[in-house]
Amino acid sequence: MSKTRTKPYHHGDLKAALVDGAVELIVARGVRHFSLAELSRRLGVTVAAPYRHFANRDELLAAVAVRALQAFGEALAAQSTETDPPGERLAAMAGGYVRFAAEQADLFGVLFGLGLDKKKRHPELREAYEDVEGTMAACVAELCPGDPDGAEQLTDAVEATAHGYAALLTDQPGPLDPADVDRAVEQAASATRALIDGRAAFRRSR
Amino acid sequence: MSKTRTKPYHHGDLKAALVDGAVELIVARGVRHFSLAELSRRLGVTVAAPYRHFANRDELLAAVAVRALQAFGEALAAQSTETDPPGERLAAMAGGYVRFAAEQADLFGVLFGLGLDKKKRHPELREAYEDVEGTMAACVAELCPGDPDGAEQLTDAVEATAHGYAALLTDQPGPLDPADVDRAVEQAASATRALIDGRAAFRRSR
DNA sequence: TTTACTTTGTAAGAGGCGCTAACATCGCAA
DNA sequence: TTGCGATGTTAGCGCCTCTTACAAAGTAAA
Repeated sequence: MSKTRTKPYHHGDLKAALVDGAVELIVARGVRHFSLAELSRRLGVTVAAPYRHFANRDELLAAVAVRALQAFGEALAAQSTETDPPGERLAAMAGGYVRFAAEQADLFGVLFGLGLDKKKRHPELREAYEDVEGTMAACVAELCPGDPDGAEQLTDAVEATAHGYAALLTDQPGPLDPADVDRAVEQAASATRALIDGRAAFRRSR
Repeated sequence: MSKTRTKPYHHGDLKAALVDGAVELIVARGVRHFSLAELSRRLGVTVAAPYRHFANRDELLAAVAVRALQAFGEALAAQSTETDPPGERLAAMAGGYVRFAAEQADLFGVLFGLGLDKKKRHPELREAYEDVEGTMAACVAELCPGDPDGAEQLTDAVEATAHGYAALLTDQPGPLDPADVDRAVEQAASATRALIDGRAAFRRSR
C-alpha cells in the first residue's frame, strides 16, 4: 500500500519485491522448497542482493510470516459474526482456523513448524499471534464471566484443538482431499462445542 | 533385535549403524540440522555409502521415524494403567502425548512437520501411527458403548487436542521451560476430560 | 580352487544452497 | 562538486544431496 514513495535505487524497492516474490514462490511450491537463490533469479538480481535487506533467510521468512499472520487473523475475524452466540462464534473460529490452514497450507506452514524463533528473534510475530489469540479470548470471556482463569484455559484448549486438527491435516504433502478438509473443519467446531460444554473439567483440576 | 544374522561386508551392518547414528545425531542437534554428510563422516564412511542402503535422505528419516513411533507408542501405552477408569486413562494418554513431544522433541519432530509422505511413500509409518490411534480408540470405545461414530469423533478430537498442545509447545526452538511442559501436559489432560464430558456436542452435529 | 556374480564401499564430480567480503554504482545532500 | 551511504555485483567458501564409474570383498557354482 504505502511503498514507492520515491523511486528507489537500482531495482526499485527490492525489499518489498522480495517479500511479494517469496509469498508467491512459497504458495506455488511450498515452504520446504523455497530458496533465496531461486527467488533472486526470478527477480533478476544476484543471490547476494537480498542480504542487503534481510540478515538471512529466516528474517525474510519472518517477514512473510507477518503477512501470513495478517491473512490468518482476517480469516479468523471473518468467522466471528456479531449476531451469533459466543459459543457458536468460537466454534466457527476453530473451523476457520482449520480451513485457513488447509486452504493456505503453505502460508500456514510459514507460521508453524518452521522453527522461527518467534519469542526472541521475531517478537513482532509473537505479538501478532497474540492478537489472534486475543480474538478468541474475547469470545471465551463472554462464556466464562467472572472466571478469567477458566477462560484462559478454555482459550488455550480451543486453540490447541484447532491447531491440532490443522497440523494433522496439513502434515501430509500433496493436495488435500476437500472432503477431509470439510470433515476436519466440522470436527474442530464440534470439539470446540464439546470443550465449552465440558469446561467444568478445567475447574476440577485446579 | 534381528540383525547381524551373518557378518556382513565391509563396514558391518552399516544400515543399522546409519539409523542408530541418525537417532543420536538428531537427538543431539535436532532434525533441522541433521545431515547425511555429517552422519557419514561420523561413521567413517564416504558420503555416498548411505545411498547403498537408503534411496535418499527421507528414506533414512523414515526409518528413524519408525523407531520414534515405537518409542512414542510405548510412552503412550505406559500411561494406560488398567485399573483406572477409561476417562482417566484417556486423559493420561493425552498428557503422555504432550510429555513425549516435549521430552523427545526431536524424535517427535521426525514424526511430524517433516513432510514425510506417510501415506504413499512410507505406508509402514502410517500403519504404525494407526496403532497408536488404536490404543486411544480402545479407551474411547469403553466410554461410548454402542456409538462407534461418536467414538471415532471423540478419538480424533482427543488426538487433535493433544497434538495441538504438543505442536504449539515444541514449535519454538531451544530448550523448553519445564513449567510450561507440566502446564501443557495438565491442560491436555483437562481438555480431554472436557471433551469427554461434552461429547454430546459431537452427536448434535450429525 | 578358480571363476563369475552380487553386494558394498570409494572417488570424483555435478549442481544446489546460504552466506560473506571486496568492489562498483547510484542517488542524495552538504 | 564532492563526498557519503545505500544498494547491487563479482567471486568465492563451505556445506549439502545425489549420481556415475570404478574397486574391493564376500558368495557360490563349476
